[in-house]
Amino acid sequence: MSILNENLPACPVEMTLMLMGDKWKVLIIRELLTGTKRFGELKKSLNGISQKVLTQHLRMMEENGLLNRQVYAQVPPKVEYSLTDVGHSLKQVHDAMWQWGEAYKKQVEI
Amino acid sequence: MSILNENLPACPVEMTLMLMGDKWKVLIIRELLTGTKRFGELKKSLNGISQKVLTQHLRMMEENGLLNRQVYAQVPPKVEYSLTDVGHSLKQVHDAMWQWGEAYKKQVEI
DNA sequence: CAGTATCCCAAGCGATACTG
DNA sequence: CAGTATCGCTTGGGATACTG
Repeated sequence: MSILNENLPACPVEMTLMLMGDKWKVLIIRELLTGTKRFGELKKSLNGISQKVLTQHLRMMEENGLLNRQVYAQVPPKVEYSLTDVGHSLKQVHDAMWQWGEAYKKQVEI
Repeated sequence: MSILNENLPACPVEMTLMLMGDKWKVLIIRELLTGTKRFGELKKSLNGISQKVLTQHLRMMEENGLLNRQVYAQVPPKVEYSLTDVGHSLKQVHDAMWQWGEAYKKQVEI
C-alpha cells in the first residue's frame, strides 16, 4: 500500500504517532472532518502554518492514505482535499483529544 | 493552577496538543498507564530517548499537572513517576490512538 | 491559486562531562 | 541513580522569489 510496509512499529500507538503524531496533522484532520476544503482555505484556518509546511504535510498524508487530493484542470487552479475513510476514522482520536482538552480547560479556569 | 492560564487556545484540541502533542509525551503516558515507574525504567522503555529530553518532558508534564514526581531520600537516589488523575484521563486519547493504529496496520499488512 | 525552489536561521537534540 | 551543564550540529521551518 505505501512505503510504510517496512519497519512498522510493533506498538499501535507508535504506528498512529508516525502518521499523525504532529500538531499540524491533527489540525488538518480537524479541518477536513467538517468537509472538503481547498488549499487556501486550509491555510487560512490553520493559523500560522506556512505554505511549505502545509504542502509537505498534505503530501505525506496523501501518501499514507489519509486524504484525497483532487485537482481541477482550471486556470487558476483549484485543488481540493478530503479525508479518505481511513482518514475519517481518525475522528475517534480527534474527539478524544477534544473532550480531554475541554475537561482540562475547565480545571485550569477555576 | 499553572503558567498556562494565559493564552489558552480556544480549541480544545489545540489545548490537548499543547500538553501532549508530542511523540514522547504520548509514549510517556503509555508507559505510566501501566503503573508507577522509575526514571531509569522509563528511559529504557522509551527506546531512543535521551536523558536530557526525557527530563525536559517529565518536568513539563509535572508542571502541567499530568504526573507526580516522588523523590526518595536515598543514596543512590530513587525517583518515581506516576500519573495524576488528569494524566490518567489521557487514557481515552491513548486508547483511541491504539485502536486506530491497530486498524491501520491490518489495512497495510494486506 | 497552488504550488516549487532556494536560502538561511534558530530551536531542539545528541553527546559528553560532571555532581548531589 | 537521576539528574544538571555545556557545546556543537542537524534539521525543521520561515521568508522570499518564481511558475504552470
